[in-house]
Amino acid sequence: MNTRVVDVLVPVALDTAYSYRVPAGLELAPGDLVAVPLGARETLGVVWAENPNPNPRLHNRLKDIDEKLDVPPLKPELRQFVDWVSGYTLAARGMVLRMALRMGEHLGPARERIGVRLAGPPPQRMTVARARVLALFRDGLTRAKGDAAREAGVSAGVIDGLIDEGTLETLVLPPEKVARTPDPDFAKPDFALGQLAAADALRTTVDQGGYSVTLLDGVTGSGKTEVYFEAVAENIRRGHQTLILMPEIALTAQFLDRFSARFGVRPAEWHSQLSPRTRQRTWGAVAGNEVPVIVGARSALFLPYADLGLVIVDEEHDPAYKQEDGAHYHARDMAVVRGSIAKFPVVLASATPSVESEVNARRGRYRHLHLPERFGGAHLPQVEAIDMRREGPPRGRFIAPRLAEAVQITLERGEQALLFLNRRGYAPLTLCRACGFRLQCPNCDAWLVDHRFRKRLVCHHCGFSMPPPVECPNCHATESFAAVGPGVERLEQEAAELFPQARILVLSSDLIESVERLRSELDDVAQGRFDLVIGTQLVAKGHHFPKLNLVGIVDADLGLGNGDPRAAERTFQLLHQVVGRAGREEGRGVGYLQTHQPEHPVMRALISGDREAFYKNEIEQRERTGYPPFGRLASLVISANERHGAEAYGRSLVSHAPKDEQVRILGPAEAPIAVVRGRHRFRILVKAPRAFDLSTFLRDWLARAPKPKGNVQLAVDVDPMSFL
DNA sequence: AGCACGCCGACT
DNA sequence: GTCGGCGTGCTC
Repeated sequence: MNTRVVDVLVPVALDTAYSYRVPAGLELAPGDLVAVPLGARETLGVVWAENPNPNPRLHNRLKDIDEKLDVPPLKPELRQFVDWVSGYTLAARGMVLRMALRMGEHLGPARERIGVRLAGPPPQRMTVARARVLALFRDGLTRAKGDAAREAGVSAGVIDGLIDEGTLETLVLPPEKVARTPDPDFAKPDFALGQLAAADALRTTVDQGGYSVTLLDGVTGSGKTEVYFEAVAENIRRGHQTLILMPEIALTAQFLDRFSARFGVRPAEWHSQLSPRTRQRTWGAVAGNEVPVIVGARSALFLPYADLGLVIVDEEHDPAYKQEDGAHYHARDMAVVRGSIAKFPVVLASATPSVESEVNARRGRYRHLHLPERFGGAHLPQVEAIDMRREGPPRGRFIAPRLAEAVQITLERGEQALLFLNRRGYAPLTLCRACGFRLQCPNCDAWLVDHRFRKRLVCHHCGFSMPPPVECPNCHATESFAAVGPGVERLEQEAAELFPQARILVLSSDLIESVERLRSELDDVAQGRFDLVIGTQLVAKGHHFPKLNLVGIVDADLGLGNGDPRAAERTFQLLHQVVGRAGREEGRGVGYLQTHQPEHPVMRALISGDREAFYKNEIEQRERTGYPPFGRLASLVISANERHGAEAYGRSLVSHAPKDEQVRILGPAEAPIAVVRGRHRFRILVKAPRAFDLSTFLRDWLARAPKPKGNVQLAVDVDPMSFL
């Protein structure tokens, strides 16, 4: 009799599923999680397909499946999603599966929670502590042991004593629920007219079900979140699961509060900082349909939902959605794919949609919902340019007189001001005045950034740091170093001199000790305990500061000049978001842009408040140059320990490229940051028309080209977002 | 991704 | 003489 054989995909860097024999008596179906032997070890795997005629070359080398795991099987839609993502991004299928199985595999059984409750007569010897415990338990409730001790204000020993006496008894508590069920009708919001229409439209979309993509487009303060909460509420009523994707989950405490204000409970969370135990429980609860709503970072897209019915992508334009290490994928795009595979609606929300989504909406591929106004009568800030060529600050200073004056007036009125500079540290470059030597990272092609708070010079690419040297390593001059350019720390120094009476707070990711600390600092700002905030892009995220009325962008040109095709879009989105921090409640806010190019389309759009002008110009330009979304890009980054090795492999790759009229292959060219962590990098850029199947082209190409050897590595990025 | 195998340098 | 560095290749 023939033994049954199935193909099992294992979460390792393999693209093909391996065949295993099914032992007699083992019930198996595609999607089941199994333990299989792989080489010298045993690993987790997923039955991917039935294999009626296994490869004869493997005849007697087939191994048996060890066991089937007691976990819900992966649904066909998730398996199809894994195949699709792998096919599109060229990441090994096993590595994509790995993302779906990141659930704390190798943990023992969960620790039992022990509860106690009243069971017998009072103890022989009564004490004050024991009396307190008895008083607590008079209600007849069962409590976790630790909770009981804490609530009664006694030590755990007192509880144990009462258990020994037979007054209390122990029992095993059911594991704590990952999430309670949100109440879709807990707190219905009061909507203005424009919001009501959008909320209704979303409710209908969810009610009808099926695949659709909606771009929900509304400026900061327009009540976007509350509007898409109505879609979530409808999806809860219909009994399906909802995923709300966030760009950076660790910083969204305010969002979780808003969620519980609307739905009465906190949602479940999914992000990289979960403890292994929580991760495992959440994974299981999502698969077991016990989690109605989950708020997660991009990796939450790969969870094994029992019944996913809606995905919201909040701040869909945010670059953090692009995963750049390991598998390269864009969570917003993959959310749309997941929706189309499993046939449910996807909502993309943003105040400054990505050009990709904007074009899709304009061409009718996505539905477009507009929330044009600020809620509660607040106005968008008025934005002015400060032309640094004409009215810049004196040498060595970075705040122009007109901005300083505006800040001064704001502070005198008892309002808050924000100075935005997207640069950490004190100064981005330190050079020797005597010989011109620049302090550079030994591992990277980058300057060392002076961090004075930490008293170190730091490389922002590899993390290298050193104390500031006493003398110039080149000419041995002492006290010859000059800081060039500003970082937020230097800005603070200048602000402290200009506004000696102001209470100043610097917010920068490298100064953050913990999420709680950041949260309390943001709260301090909201409560008015600081007058002037100086921050990096950390302050751009959705925190609400009611007394903030002035925003000064210290270097509006910072993100523009680097040759990145998305530089204009990113700068517009970031600056729009930052300027939008001003004046959300009382009076009209003001924004100042310090720029050397006030005529630049990005600056003009920000100043006139004309978003449309920006999109029109940017879309025209992309269309003319064939950049996304009017053409497709892929980047191949080659890295090696020696420059020559990287370049030689790059050339060899290009020489093996298939001939295709529609494809342009540029490079290999040295990457803009040529050396990172001691690795020399070259880049090949592939350009193709919009409808071209770039993934297949790349796969054919790599199949016929030589494999990278030795320390040479190749990373493929389809639809790259970063060009460094 | 892991893990073993294999081939060259400093140590119990 | 062995321990261990990490380059190479394989895993049904």
